[in-house]
Amino acid sequence: MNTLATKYDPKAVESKWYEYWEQHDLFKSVPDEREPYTIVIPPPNVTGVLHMGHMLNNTIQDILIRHARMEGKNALWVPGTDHASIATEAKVVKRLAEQGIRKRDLTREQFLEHAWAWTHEHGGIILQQLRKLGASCDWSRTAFTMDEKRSQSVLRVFVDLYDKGYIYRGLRMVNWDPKAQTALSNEEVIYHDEKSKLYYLKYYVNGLTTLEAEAELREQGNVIHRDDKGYYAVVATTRPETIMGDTAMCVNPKDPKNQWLRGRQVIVPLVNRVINVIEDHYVDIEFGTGCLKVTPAHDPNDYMLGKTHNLESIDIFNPDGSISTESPLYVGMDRMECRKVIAADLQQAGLMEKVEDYENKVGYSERNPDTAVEPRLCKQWYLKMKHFAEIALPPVMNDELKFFPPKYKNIYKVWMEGIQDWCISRQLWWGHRIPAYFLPTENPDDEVFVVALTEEEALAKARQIKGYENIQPDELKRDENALDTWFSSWLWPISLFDGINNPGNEEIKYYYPTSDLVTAPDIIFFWVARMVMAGYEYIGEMPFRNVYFTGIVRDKLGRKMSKSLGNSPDPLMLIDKYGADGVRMGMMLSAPAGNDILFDEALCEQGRNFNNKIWNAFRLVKGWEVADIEQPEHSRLAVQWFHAVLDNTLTEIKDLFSKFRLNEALMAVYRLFWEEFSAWYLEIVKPAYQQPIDAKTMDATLYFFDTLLRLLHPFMPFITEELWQHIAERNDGESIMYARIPEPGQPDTALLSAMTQAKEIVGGVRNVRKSKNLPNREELALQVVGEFSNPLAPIIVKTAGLSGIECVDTKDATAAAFLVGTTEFAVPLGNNINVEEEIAKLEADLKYAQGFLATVEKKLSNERFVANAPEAVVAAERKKQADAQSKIATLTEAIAALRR
RNA sequence: GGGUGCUUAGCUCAGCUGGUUUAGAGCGCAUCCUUGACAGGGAUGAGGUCACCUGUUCGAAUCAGGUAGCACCCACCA
Repeated sequence: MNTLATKYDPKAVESKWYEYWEQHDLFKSVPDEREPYTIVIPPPNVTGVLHMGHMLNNTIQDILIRHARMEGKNALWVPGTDHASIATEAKVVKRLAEQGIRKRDLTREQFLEHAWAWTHEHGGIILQQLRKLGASCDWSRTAFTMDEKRSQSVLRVFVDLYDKGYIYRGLRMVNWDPKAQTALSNEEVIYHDEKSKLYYLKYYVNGLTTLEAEAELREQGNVIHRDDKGYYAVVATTRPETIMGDTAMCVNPKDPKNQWLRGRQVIVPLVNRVINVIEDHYVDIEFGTGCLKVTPAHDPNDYMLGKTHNLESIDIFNPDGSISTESPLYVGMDRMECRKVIAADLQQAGLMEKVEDYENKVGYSERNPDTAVEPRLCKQWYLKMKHFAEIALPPVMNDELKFFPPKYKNIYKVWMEGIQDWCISRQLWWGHRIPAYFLPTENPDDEVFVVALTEEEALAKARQIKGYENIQPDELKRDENALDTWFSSWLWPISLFDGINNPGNEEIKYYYPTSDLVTAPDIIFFWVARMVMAGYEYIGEMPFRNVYFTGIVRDKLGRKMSKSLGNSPDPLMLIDKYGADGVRMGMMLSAPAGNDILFDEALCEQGRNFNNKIWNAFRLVKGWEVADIEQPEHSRLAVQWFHAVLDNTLTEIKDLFSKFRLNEALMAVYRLFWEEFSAWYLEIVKPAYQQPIDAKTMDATLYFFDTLLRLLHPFMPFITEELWQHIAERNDGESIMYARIPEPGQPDTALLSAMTQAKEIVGGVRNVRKSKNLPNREELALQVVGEFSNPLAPIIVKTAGLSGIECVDTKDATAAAFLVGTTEFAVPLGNNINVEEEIAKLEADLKYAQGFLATVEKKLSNERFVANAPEAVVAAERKKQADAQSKIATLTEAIAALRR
């Protein structure tokens, strides 16, 4: 009869429909009179490939977009990619190295040519992969953070912020990435606990052969070291390789252990440089020996000490982390190598007192995770952040701009309140080149520069500076540095609608503020916080109304997915295996809002199985022939009941969507389809084998199926589109994408509770059937002891396989009994009954009921409960008591009857 | 060193402002079911002293305080 395969095959279906959607421009949005619903994609790295984090993130965005579209909103999802300055440049450098080309041998222009070639070669692969997932982005708007419009926006904003006085150049200790050879922002440093060593080094006191009153000094608490070479101080350090940069030793003036060192000089081991012992309260008396070596060029704290005490600064590192010619020793050696070698040399020379195991935090470069960040003194461009924190904090705290889950509000607040200026310059070529132009000066340490959008403007500005009235274009030297990638990303919700270059244009007015932002929490500071800042600064309004933070995708053991662990499945392989709909569902089933998600491939299998269930339900319905026959009573009731269920679930789903509880919304639809629709509704209305169905029931069933497909579509776009074409009338170019999800009506709660009771009765009968090993096809009689009325009785008769329901005063002596509520039901079994078994079963029920009654009566016998609890609560307890008593009576009677 | 969040069936999680029969779901598990949508399926069922302690209350998984474990964020202690 059915020509359709018993298994759903997503492969052909998915590519067919994606093409159809694209061909008919169904993802496209232009401003109109409808309410807009906008999402801007967190732009993935242009040369990246899809990983599980993207899958999760983009599945969620697509669900939200499709849902909004089906609510009748003008839904726009803008796609794009990020130039990912440091990451992409690193990849290009690596590829060039493989070809034997060194970056430093290339000019900026040559390097950029290679970078663009790489971008064009690999760029956009990830956007193709998103299509496989079903992402309904308006591809005609695909943007790139370094395309013409976005670049213009970035430069304009830089110039504007400079003119407003927010951007400045500063000489600071920055976080330096020796591999990428660039400065980083604080946020780009990731700290890890590390097992390292604490080296205790001997710094001999210069020219001290005899210490006067040594005994007395010891008496006062001084810790004095001495060996055959003389007196020495002990300094504890984790970084012995920096001793070549030592220019002082520091003690706390209040430290009783080190009083004897005050005002003296010590000799740096191996280096033999004589340095002063300085005093500062900064030094922790408790740590190590209380003696601190001071290396102003290589530690932020030492830098501060150097400033206050006017110390010399010796920079012993080259930008790549090797030892520079400023050092008397180890020139050219890598810093990590040098640490090992110098430790051995110190040991050898008898200059090492001891070595201890130690655990400390070491900062690593976010983009070069194996490279420890080196503090380095250099001049960089900074953005003052105080003003931006002031405009971006309140709207989040007062929930104008909502975070889901809200726990991120606090994290956001703490960061904003302790905000530091943002280092925005990077010593990279791949990125937006800083629009600053330096003018020639007498002294190379002096800086005179102008900031301007174009060279012409720069020249004009330069000529207004006293002494440069006649400066020529070729005398202007543009800054070589690029901007931090996030300096372009923070404009994304604005720049996508060209709101910087073309303020107040129709698109920015219509689509901004965007509706929801879906992103991972690890970029809350990098990106989310800064977009809020830019939004208020440039549009005067929030960039998005809600931020939904996804969790981190982990494997089912809770480990982060990583290449080295090999626990990260390839998303495209998964799609190939389970279909995009199955994978989307697998992602969503494991993604409770805000928690990390433990991804298990078995969930994709569950998703695939669900597709199959939908497919086969469709096969069933499609196989029915409609005939001009009367609608059976059970079908009429089933239709009524399913309307009520639908109203109920629609309300629930609407609420869940508003709270971003998408996995619960999906579970609600899942159960609606599988339990209520397939297991109950279809089983009730299903005609007998090869019998036709009446038109009324068929129409209702198709309507229900249509509605269910609509509810499922945001989660599983492909299979729903495939089936919708058969279920609903439609013309070419139309799509379920634009079908409306119905507004929920008021559910008929009386009918719903009647069905709940009906299901329990049916369950009771089936239980009897199973325990007595009665065949499913054999019709059974059902007796009800006493009064019984349930409007859905015909449904009970059909689904329990009954010959009828009969009210009796006394049930058959040989019947298997069960209770639903306080009513006793019985299935007469003739000789089939095992009296002992029946009694045992009823006694178990009785015991439960008695236990329950005891708890209720305990409550009711508590005078204070009766006196203090609200009347309704007391009444409810009385009802429970009465019900339990009646149950006990029924059970006692039933057991007695069996015993007779 | 500070801060935030979490701890409920074997697993992953719901349980909103205390009272919805002595706590729910999905998966998994057990038992039974071969023709008639679907074994990627159907039916039935077993599984929990709500991390621990002490309070508040007539009443606590739910509120408060504390303990333990886990996770994350922040911080310049060598």
